[in-house]
Amino acid sequence: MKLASSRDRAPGRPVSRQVLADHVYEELLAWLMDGRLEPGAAVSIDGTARELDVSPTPVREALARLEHTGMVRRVALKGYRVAPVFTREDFAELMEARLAIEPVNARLACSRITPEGLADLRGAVKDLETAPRGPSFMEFRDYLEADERFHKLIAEQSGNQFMLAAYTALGGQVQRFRLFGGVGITDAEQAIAEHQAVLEALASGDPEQAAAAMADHVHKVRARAIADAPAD
Amino acid sequence: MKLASSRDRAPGRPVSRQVLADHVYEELLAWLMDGRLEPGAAVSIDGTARELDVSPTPVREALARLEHTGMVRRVALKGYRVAPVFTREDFAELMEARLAIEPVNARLACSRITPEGLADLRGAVKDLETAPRGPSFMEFRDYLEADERFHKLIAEQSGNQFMLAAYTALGGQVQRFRLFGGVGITDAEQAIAEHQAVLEALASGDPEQAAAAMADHVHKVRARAIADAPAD
DNA sequence: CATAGACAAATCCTATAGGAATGGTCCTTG
DNA sequence: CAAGGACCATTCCTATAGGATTTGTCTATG
Repeated sequence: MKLASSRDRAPGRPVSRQVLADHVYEELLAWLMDGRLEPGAAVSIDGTARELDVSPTPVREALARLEHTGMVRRVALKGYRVAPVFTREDFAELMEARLAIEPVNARLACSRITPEGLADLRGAVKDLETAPRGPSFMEFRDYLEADERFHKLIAEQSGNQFMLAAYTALGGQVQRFRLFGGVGITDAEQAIAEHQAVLEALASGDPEQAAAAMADHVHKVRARAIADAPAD
Repeated sequence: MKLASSRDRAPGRPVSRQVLADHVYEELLAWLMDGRLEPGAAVSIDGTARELDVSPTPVREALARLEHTGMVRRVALKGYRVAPVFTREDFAELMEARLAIEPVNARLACSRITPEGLADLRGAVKDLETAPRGPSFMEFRDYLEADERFHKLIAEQSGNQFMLAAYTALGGQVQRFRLFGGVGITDAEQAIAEHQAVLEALASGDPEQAAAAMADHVHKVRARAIADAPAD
């Protein structure tokens, strides 16, 4: 694979305000979300550099950033590995944390939401409805992306940079939730209905109702996942 | 300044499982917390490398990690700068986020706290009582360190890795709170009493009481800071 | 005097090279 | 056959060098 370097761009074109490390970061993130990098797999710095046809330096910088998201772990002098699969306990902890953070985001967002913000949320829900939901990951990738986007939009529109940071600290982990047991999407209809309920609560302008709708959604996601999860 | 390199260690000594980038990270963090790097100041990669007598490569990796904590910001092709000072709005947002997260941490920690954990917390409160509280930053550095340690211990003992991650996402920012207006420590007696109240609630074993004590503490910190803050 | 352009220094960004550590394999030895 | 040590390939880690970009200054011009 060959990433676009800032060196070989046409002289007249506007300067790409992105450096190679940013491209590498995005590419690795895509690999992680695509499942191309499986949990526990080693991520070689030199190997990735060869794969992407760049030098190890930007790869090293990109991995240093990824480490802080929890998607990869680093052991000094041994390299980076993709974070291991979720256990049942990990999942329970994640849902506990989401319950603490996301309803607050919904409440804050409700009192300052703009028509544009509502439109974005509606778009995310619409994408959720129309996204294909096949059995393999590539087939419900768009579904998960729309789901993640919905929740992130609410965090952004809370207007609180720290709540967004707190959500983001979970957000990278939320992606890994798909690995929990490897179950597919079996609850799409119910999840979509819950998202619509959150959306309507936000549109209604009642902060407490928005918080309650979000809490209800997270509660039900947890309950369904526990029911679906394979036994240990 | 000369950092200890893995190269010039005695052959017999146990291997230092830390690489240069880790030392640079710790050193930069100390600079930030010491106030040696002021908000808005540029952090030159090459300059820092010369200062620490290392090559720019580990400095680059350390800064990439620091960026994710919010302590420094990066602009492509322009370098890193220390994050700007807190505004009144930033502070209000931070307290809002702490109110969402820290009482939950206290509640979770309460139901699973160990005697060792309680002892650690008692130690932090004791350090808080005995720390000097002079007007300049160096003189109340230990006080702030003990304060931060108390809250971080509770986050750790929540037993929830994601709540800890969420708190940490704020934690780096909490340090910057000291820059808010540059006011010194004027509320030590009250703050210590509130910490003791949280400690006693945790020791009592009543999760809701622990959450309430923590919420009360954060509320009062906010109220006092707003009262102390200089006018815009 | 104000403004635009050119030059120079500092800095960032990437590539390359080599030392150092790790992990696995093979061989030797009890 | 099992256990321990040596060797080698792979990979990480750091230093160095040079191209690319930004920024400040200086000069010339309207």
